[in-house]
Amino acid sequence: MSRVGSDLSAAKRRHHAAVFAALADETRLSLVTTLCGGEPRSIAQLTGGSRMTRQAITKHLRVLECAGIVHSVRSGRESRFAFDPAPLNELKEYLGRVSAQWDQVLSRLKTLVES
Amino acid sequence: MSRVGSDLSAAKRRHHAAVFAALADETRLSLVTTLCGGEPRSIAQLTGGSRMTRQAITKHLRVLECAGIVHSVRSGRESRFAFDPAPLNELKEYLGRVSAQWDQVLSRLKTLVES
DNA sequence: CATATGAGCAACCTCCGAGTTGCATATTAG
DNA sequence: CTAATATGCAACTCGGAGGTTGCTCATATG
Repeated sequence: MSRVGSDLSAAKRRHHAAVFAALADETRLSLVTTLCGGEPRSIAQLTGGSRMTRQAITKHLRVLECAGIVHSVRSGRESRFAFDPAPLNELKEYLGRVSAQWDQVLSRLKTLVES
Repeated sequence: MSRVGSDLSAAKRRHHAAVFAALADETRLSLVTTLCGGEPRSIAQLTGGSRMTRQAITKHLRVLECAGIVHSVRSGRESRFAFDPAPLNELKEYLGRVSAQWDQVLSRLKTLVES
């Protein structure tokens, strides 16, 4: 593997790790589930039904926003958060590439055994 | 949403969050890339080419193993780690469901606008 | 047997993530 | 104007993740 290629894939790895980290929390997964299935919602709305503080939910929303999974629009005195599918689609593609590579390994192994 | 259904999905969320957390690290993503593209490798082999200690790599491998992404087989004095695609496929399906739900929301919105 | 190699275990340190509380600010409602 | 609502900001605690060092154990190898 070339030096440049290594650096590029390292940068991609860093980015993917960041998005994975944003999803590595039960509360944030719950927020994603809520937001991907409906209209944009305010922080107060998203806090309702949770046992956590509004500030805790706010922090989680900022983490999701930094990862690009969600974006917020200020509307009057409330800021509404909406889902953005792009980062999750990137992750899905990444997981697909990993699976595909593994399938190639398996098929090569099968060929070796059969030969 | 029923109480039981809520608990079930909460348990699934917990599990998904755990697997996401296992992928939320650059070093572990690198290990996954290495292992999904080749034969099982020993800890010493996986440590070579990294600036980290063997114990650090060992800890990362244990994290991946707890998430089911990797499994180890002791062979003589070395333990070989191999890739397991099942957990990543679960994540891929999960991300697919989220995207599908979002697409439904968009199409409903479009219908409303057109009507 | 003696030695080198691969790995496990435990203690320790540092830093960040998650959550809380308290207060300040802006906007809507009456 | 005044009060209530929605949010932002800062400081603090607490626990766990990531990493290291040092030692021990097991297994090849000469």
